[in-house]
Amino acid sequence: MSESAPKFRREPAEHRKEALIQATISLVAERGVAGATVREIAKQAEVTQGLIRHYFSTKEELIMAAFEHHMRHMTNLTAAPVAGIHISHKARLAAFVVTGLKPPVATPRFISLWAGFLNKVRNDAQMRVIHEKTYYDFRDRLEALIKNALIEANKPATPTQLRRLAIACNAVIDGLWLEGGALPSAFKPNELPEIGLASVGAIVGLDLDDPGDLS
Amino acid sequence: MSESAPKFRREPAEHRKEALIQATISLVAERGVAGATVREIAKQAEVTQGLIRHYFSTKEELIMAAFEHHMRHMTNLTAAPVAGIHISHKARLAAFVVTGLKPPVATPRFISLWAGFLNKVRNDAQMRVIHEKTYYDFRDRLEALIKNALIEANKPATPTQLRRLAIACNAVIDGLWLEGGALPSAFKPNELPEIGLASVGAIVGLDLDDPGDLS
DNA sequence: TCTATTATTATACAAATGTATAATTATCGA
DNA sequence: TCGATAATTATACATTTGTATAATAATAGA
Repeated sequence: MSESAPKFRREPAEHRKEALIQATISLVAERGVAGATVREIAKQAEVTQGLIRHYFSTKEELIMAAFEHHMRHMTNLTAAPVAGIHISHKARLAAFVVTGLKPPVATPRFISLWAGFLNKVRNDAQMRVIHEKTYYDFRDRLEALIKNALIEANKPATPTQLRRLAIACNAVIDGLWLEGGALPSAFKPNELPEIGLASVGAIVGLDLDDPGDLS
Repeated sequence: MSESAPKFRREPAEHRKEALIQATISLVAERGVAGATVREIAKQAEVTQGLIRHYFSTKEELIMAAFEHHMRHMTNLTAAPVAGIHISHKARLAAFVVTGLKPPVATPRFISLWAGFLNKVRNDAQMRVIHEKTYYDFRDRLEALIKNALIEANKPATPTQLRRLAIACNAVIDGLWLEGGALPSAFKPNELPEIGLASVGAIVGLDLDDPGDLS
């Protein structure tokens, strides 16, 4: 018995940061911002609380990192399925809408996370920057999809029109996402994606239910 | 100098409750849920902190009362302008949309409040009940407006269609409200109400920009 | 193998928070 | 005018919180 089990392991810095960020996200989602204390975060990440300060000089810094991480994750979840594959632009737009209104994006968990973080956006300039960036990124992607779908249908729109269509469609998606996540019991399965397709279709003037021409 | 100035005044219970609720709302709006501590609430309401427990047996009870109060207030703000007055049903629907997308409803303050409270909805059954009630109340009013406007235009819809239209229009309004309140700088003056009218109009199949027939 | 580095744990601390209880005092009715 | 009631203040207390510092030990490199 000359050798005793090591009391801890040194992990690569990025692993630990990632674990702490994931723990933070998990706690904000499940117990709200108030539940995300340094001690609970450390417990969830399976480290002692002192280690947090080794990687993040303050708790706010960790919260911000988690916010940024989650927002990027969410945009990727929605945008990824429509990138790369070779389908019509209309089908791309439809896929984008549907993806944002199904799990895992449209879930109580994501709503909680978003509401928890948003609460801090008001009083923190850096949080506001992240929020702003995420918003424009999402809306710009949507605008590009709409633009291409309209050109494809031989109904091109002016920049001003496109801007307004993107704002409106973004609102429909956000609103349905919110309703579904905040009160899941109020909707039937698949109802939200269906309503999303019909509404975005009505706004931009395309029939998104029609699968259309797959190239 | 036999008489000294009274050290405090006894107020009617409802006044004090109202003051405490208003103080809570104000703090949640401006400093987030974390800023709404019993001491700050008491200071804002100009009482000492012990008094809070005299009217609310726990802090959660006060928060809930504030949530309910604010939600009722918000629904009233949106619904009141369209009640009573004698205009066409289409104009009523249009007014409802516009009111929800202008100050004081569509403001950063209201978004902060809403996000702050929503954060507690996830883990508190009573908060969930209030949220649910408010949501259905708002959506039902909207559905009634849509129904009447469609009948008026000789385009009656089935209950299933109406339900979906109400969900979709509610989403547009909520989404635009959210976008505008969370990032006011991203929109031009009046842009949100205009987009709201155009989008809701496109979804239900009515031209809401047209003032229509005033009865 | 040994040493320096630093990741990690362990402990401490002051401030803030919700709640509880005791002490005052404004105010109403007799 | 005076005593009873309860609205209000004053004080206390145990917990929790974020942060800071000291102690330990895993691990890479010489």
